[in-house]
Amino acid sequence: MSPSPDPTPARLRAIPSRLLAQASTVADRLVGERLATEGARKWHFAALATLAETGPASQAELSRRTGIYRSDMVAVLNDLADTDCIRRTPDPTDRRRNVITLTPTGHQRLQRLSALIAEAETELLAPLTPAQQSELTHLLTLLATHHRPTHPTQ
Amino acid sequence: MSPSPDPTPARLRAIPSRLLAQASTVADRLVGERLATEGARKWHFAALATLAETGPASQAELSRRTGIYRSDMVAVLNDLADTDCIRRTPDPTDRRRNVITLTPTGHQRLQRLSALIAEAETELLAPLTPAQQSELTHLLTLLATHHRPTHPTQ
DNA sequence: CAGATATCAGATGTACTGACATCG
DNA sequence: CCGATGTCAGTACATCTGATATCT
Repeated sequence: MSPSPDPTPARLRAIPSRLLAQASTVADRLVGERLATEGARKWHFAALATLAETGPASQAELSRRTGIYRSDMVAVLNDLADTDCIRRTPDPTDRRRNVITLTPTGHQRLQRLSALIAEAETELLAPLTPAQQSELTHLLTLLATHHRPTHPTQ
Repeated sequence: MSPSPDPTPARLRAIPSRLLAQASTVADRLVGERLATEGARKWHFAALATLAETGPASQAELSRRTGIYRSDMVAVLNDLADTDCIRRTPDPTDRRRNVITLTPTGHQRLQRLSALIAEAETELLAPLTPAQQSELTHLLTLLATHHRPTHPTQ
């Protein structure tokens, strides 16, 4: 059985924006399927990882650091609070803010989600040699740093 | 004025699936904004380009070649037919099928959209050297060919 | 007063599913 | 009967846009 040929015309196949969309879709699926086994989404992981790395922060801070919109961050933090992964406490120095802190439960959950993400990334990059994997990461980083996310006022 | 630092934590920033999503979003924006000046979307371009390269085809064929779902292809072809870019004629050898053919108008439109896409790709890849650009395309192609799009029955 | 914060309500768009009549 | 085709209706999800009350 010959592995059915790619029906996509050559000129379409070579377009970088299409390749990026395709790779991104695959990556999202691999990550999403694994996180779903724990009832989590990538934003939950992003918020937990950010809290673990840069410490307690306000919701607006978390929003900037993760890239998720302020308005959507609310629901993510609601989920994480419901499962006792984070705590929302009012900031005594600025009564507009909540200070979000990672609980021990949240830290454990982060460990599990990290493992799932790592699995997904491994499967995603499996077709590449280790050298190619870091080269790809490098090139994508160059693109990401030069094209700044059009972060409006939100 | 120092160009405000990236607020994203390092560990998050290095995750390939996140980098892919970010790059893909940027690329989609660059392409989408330009196509919008002609009232077009990327699927219109994909359908036109496929017709130009592989000749007349049924809607299901186009669907497979472009990656767009059968159900969504209908609207795309409606748009293209309304602007006289394609023609739908019944296939005499198989009365289920429509044969989609590119009109001269459609060919001209493809030329314009191609130029817009090329502009967008140039801007997208501007941060990379020519060698890096082809390397990136190569690596993404490897990912795309090994992770086959989970094309269910549709 | 301008600006930031947390929150909520909803618009938009895209990927995707399911069903249906028609036909091979 | 099974499977493909063109079409339509509708779901699920993510991105994104206000607007509002509260606070600096």
